[in-house]
Amino acid sequence: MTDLRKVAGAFKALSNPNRLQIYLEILNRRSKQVESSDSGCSLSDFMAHLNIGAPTVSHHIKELVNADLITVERHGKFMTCFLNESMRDQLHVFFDSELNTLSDLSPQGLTT
Amino acid sequence: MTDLRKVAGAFKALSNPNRLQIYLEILNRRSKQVESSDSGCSLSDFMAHLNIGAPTVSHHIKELVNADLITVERHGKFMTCFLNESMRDQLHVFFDSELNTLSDLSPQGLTT
DNA sequence: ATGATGATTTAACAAGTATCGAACTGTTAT
DNA sequence: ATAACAGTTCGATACTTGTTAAATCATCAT
Repeated sequence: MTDLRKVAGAFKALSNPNRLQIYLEILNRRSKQVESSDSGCSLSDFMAHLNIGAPTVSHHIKELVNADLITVERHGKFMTCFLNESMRDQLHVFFDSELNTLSDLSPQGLTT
Repeated sequence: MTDLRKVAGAFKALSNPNRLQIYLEILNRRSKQVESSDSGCSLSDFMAHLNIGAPTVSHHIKELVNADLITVERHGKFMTCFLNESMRDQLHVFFDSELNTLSDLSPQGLTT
């Protein structure tokens, strides 16, 4: 019972290259509870890979959170981003080849 | 070997509610070679469901084509839109829960 | 040929977006 | 308490986008 507005919002969030890259870095590091050398999921980690300033990264993270694609935890000075697996599942279902009808997707469609 | 720029472009195309709806109508009618009463996949068919003018619909269709999400055939006065199943598959793979690493996605990432 | 109809192009505009620098908040370390 | 650091908020600005009305193109029927 996927909500179409939510799906559209997720696509909007992922349509920006920098935001997509942030999403992919979070995806890339999920369920790897490694305390190791490689970069983590804080704002400064993303900034290091992305030729844009901290305010912009902060803004992008907020948009990913608003689109329910990720969640954020604050731990002292730092933040950590986590993937929202349930949203990822919904998007996976959206592109399932079995899925054939609008009604499979949502009871109310895109109505505001 | 999914190309990230292509994926980002597809998300951009699907991020607009009206465009998403057009995509869904095309999806909804694929492999239903019904000559029946229900609406088809021409510009005017979409327009009938969408409170926007023909120029806008035309523009949206062009964007869906540019994003490789659909294809278009002209038959006399009319056009017909078809789903690009291969692109749909790529997007399905993108959200596959098995997919864990950036390198699974693309060899070159988002580099312009 | 003429008219009607489906679709496209063009120019314009309002609204939204990505980005930045500067100022600010909060936390850790000295 | 003060400095340093991670992140946020605020304006401002350049750019993109969704939409429209008007004009145009293309095809079919008469």
